[in-house]
Amino acid sequence: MEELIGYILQFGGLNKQQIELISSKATKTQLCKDDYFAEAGTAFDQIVYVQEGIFRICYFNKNGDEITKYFIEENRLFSNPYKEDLMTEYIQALTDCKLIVFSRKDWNELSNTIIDWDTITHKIFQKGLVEKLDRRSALVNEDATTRYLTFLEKFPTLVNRVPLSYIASYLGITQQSLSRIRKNIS
Amino acid sequence: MEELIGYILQFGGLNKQQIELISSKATKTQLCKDDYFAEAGTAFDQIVYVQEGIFRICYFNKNGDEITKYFIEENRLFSNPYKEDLMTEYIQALTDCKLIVFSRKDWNELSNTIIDWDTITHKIFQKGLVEKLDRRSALVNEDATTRYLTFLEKFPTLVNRVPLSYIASYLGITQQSLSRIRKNIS
DNA sequence: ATCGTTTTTTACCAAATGATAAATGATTTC
DNA sequence: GAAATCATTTATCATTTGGTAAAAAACGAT
Repeated sequence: MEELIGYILQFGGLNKQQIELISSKATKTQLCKDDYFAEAGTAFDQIVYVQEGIFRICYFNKNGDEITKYFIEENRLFSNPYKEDLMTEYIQALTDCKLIVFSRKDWNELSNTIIDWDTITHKIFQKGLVEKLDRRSALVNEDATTRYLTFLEKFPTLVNRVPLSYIASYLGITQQSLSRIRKNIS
Repeated sequence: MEELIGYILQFGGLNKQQIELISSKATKTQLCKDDYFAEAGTAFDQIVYVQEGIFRICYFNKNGDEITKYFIEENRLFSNPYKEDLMTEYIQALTDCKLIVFSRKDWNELSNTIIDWDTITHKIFQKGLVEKLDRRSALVNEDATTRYLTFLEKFPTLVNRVPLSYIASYLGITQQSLSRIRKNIS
C-alpha cells in the first residue's frame, strides 16, 4: 500500500488522514497468469494499481489479428480511459499479479474529502496517456531493429517475462522478424 | 465563437451567463501558413481553438529527422499536454489559420465560476489524447498502403492541403514510397 | 520421463520499402 | 516571363520485412 501512496504523492500532497481514507477504500486482489481482467464490450469501472505483475492491453484489428497495444508494468495505475463507455480493448495478466483495486465510485467520492483529488486523478491518467502516446508513436518512424532496441531500453524487465509474439505484435512486426533481429544483435 | 461553444457543450452543460463569461476571455487571432505557433524548449501557456486551418505537431528524432506526430484539424482545442513543462514539440500552421485563444490562467479561472469547468476541461483533453493515441497506435501494425488508406479515411480534407512529405512522415514512410503508393491505388 | 502442445528459431523465397539519383512539375522571386 | 527554388514523381537497385513451412526448443500434463 505504501508504494501506491508514494505513487499518488508524486502528483499532489496528502496528509495522514487523507492517506488513511484512501487506504480504507482499497481492496487487495490477485490475478493469475493469462487471466483476462477486462474484456472488450463489457463495462470496467475500477481503478487498478499493479503491485506485482505485468498486464497487456490488446484488441483485434480488421484482419482479426490480435494487437498488443501496450504493456502495463508494476507500480502503475490504470483504468478505462473512456469512463462512461464499454471497454474497446482487453486487459490480460501476463504473469500472476497482485493488485490494489478501487471502485470508480469510491475513487471519485474521495474528492468530497480531498480537495485536490480530481486534479491528482487527472494528472495521473493524463501522464499515463501522454506516455503511451509517445511510446507507441515513436515506433511508427523506426525500423524493426530500432523498435526492438528502444523496447529493451524502455522495458528492460519485460523481455524475459513476456512471450515473444506479444512483443512482436507490440512492435508491429512478425515474430519471425523479431526472432531474426534478436539473433542479429546478439 | 458559436462553434467553439458548441464544441465545449459536447462535454458538459453551460448556461447563457457562463457562455458569455467564456466568450469574454477569448481572443481571436490569426496565423500565416508555415508560421510556428510554439517551439520546443519554450513555454506554451495557451488554450487554442482552431476555427480555420490545419496545424501539425512535430519533433526531431535522434537522427535529426523531422517527424510529424499528428495533425490538428478545424474545430479542435489544443494545448501543451504537459502543463507545467516546456514544449517538447513544435506546433506549426500548415495553412493560414483563424484561432480563438485563451491564456491558461484565464481558462483555469473559469472554474471559479463554472462548477464543472475542470471536469469539462479534462474530458476535452483526455478525449483528444485518447484519439491521438489510437490513431497513431493504429499505424504501427499496418503496411504502408493500409496506413495511407486509413489516413484518407480519417482525414479526408487534409490530403490536398498538406505537403506529401509531412503525410509520409506522419505515416512513417518515405515520401518516395508514398508517391509510389498514390500511383498504385489510383 | 514421455507424449503432446505451444513457442521460438531457422530457412527460403516473394514482396514491400528504403536509399540514391535524376527528371518532372509547381511555386516563388526578381 | 525566366531563373531559381522547392515539391513530387519516377527509376533502379539494395535491403528489410513478410509469408510459408519446417525444425528445434521449451513447456505442461499425465
